[in-house]
Amino acid sequence: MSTDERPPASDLSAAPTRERILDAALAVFSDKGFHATRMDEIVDQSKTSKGAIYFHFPNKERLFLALVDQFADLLERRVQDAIRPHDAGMERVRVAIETCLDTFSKYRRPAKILLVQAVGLGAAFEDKRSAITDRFARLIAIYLDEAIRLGEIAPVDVPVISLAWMGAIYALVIRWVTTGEPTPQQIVSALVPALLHSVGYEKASA
Amino acid sequence: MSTDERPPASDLSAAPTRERILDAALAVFSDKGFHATRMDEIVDQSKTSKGAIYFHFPNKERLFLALVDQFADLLERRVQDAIRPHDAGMERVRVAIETCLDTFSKYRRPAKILLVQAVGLGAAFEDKRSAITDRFARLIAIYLDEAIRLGEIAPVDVPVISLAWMGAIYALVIRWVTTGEPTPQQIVSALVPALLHSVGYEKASA
DNA sequence: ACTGACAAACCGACCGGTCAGTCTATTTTT
DNA sequence: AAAAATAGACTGACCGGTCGGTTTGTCAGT
Repeated sequence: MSTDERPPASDLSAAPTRERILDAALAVFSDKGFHATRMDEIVDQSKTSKGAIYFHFPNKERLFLALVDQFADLLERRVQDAIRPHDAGMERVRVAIETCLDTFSKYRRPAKILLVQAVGLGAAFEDKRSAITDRFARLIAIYLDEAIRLGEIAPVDVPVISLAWMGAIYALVIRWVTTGEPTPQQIVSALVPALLHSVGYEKASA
Repeated sequence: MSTDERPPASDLSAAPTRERILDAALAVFSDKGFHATRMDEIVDQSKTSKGAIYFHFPNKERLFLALVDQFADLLERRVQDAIRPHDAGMERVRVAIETCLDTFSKYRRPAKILLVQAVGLGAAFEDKRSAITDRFARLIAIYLDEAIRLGEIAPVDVPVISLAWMGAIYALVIRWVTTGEPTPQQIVSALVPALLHSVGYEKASA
């Protein structure tokens, strides 16, 4: 009530504590991985304190997962938004892949956390990770099924193909995130046609 | 020198200590991952002792890497052996993929260590991992290049494609290793044709 | 009697997490 | 409107369990 105004103040250094923590955690976790990251490093980098972190997050694991969730939500939102204006079928499949790659390339560090640092951390993490991968695999599966129904492509083993696609995308992104080597540009122009070809869709690229 | 004879004695329980240690380490590491594995668990499982382990391996990391190396060597050997009798070109590509999948399916736990538990452990491990992946990606790349030269398929971005294939294979194997869900049978019959199609090779399966 | 192969008790650095307390903002009391 | 009380956000010294790794000891084989 009264004159309540809150401009979100989206700058870097004078941000609200919670943001600063997430920001620092993103940097350190993505760089060193979960286990090699010391909470004290996040304290230093965020210019806050141990207490502040444990005030906002119950423990190290949850802080890490908060980052994963944050990015997964962003990714899903972007893909959904990008797909909406397009017609059902292979066009949507193509847009989904491209948006996925585009998002990874625009959010390098979150991508690294999701694709690299969150692997092999045990059941709790793996569940979340596979849930995220599944969401996208299933998203692709839906439109792939649609394309089959529309006769744009011949029937294929959709669950296997969609998972394979995720794997292919991940592998390239991981490589890029780690070494910077095949540019997102290159990846898209080589991978998208290949994926579409893999299910017998011939209208690929220029 | 002298009468040196070493029958490998490949049974389970009364095996030489070093084997027992590797065996136990394989079981525990593949199940719990690197960090969650306690050296004492390996001691128990192997029915040896802390001293025995540190007599044969300098530290936890090296013990883990010994398992990775062991499997990487096995994998490479099997693929090379399988390829040899076949003609150059796409036939070799196909055999390489099939052998790779077959080996993963026959060595579930080593596969899990290589593909899951060795990820996100920092530079030292990641180097080894990417080196192994690269060996196979390059192996595929060689025969893919050959197939292009022979005119069996049209030119493609070979480094990207071979990495994408590895990613696709890995993703499926990881899923199977983790959940047991798409059977190796299913994987091969759906994935191999898809991969071959992805580069425009039309002679796929029956 | 010496060495290699192993057993197992022991050590101590490390690091997530805690907690008593401070500082500022807001509300309540007088 | 000043003082007092309450609450929320944050600080940082400190604790204590854990777990790789070390050390000392044993014993068979030569």
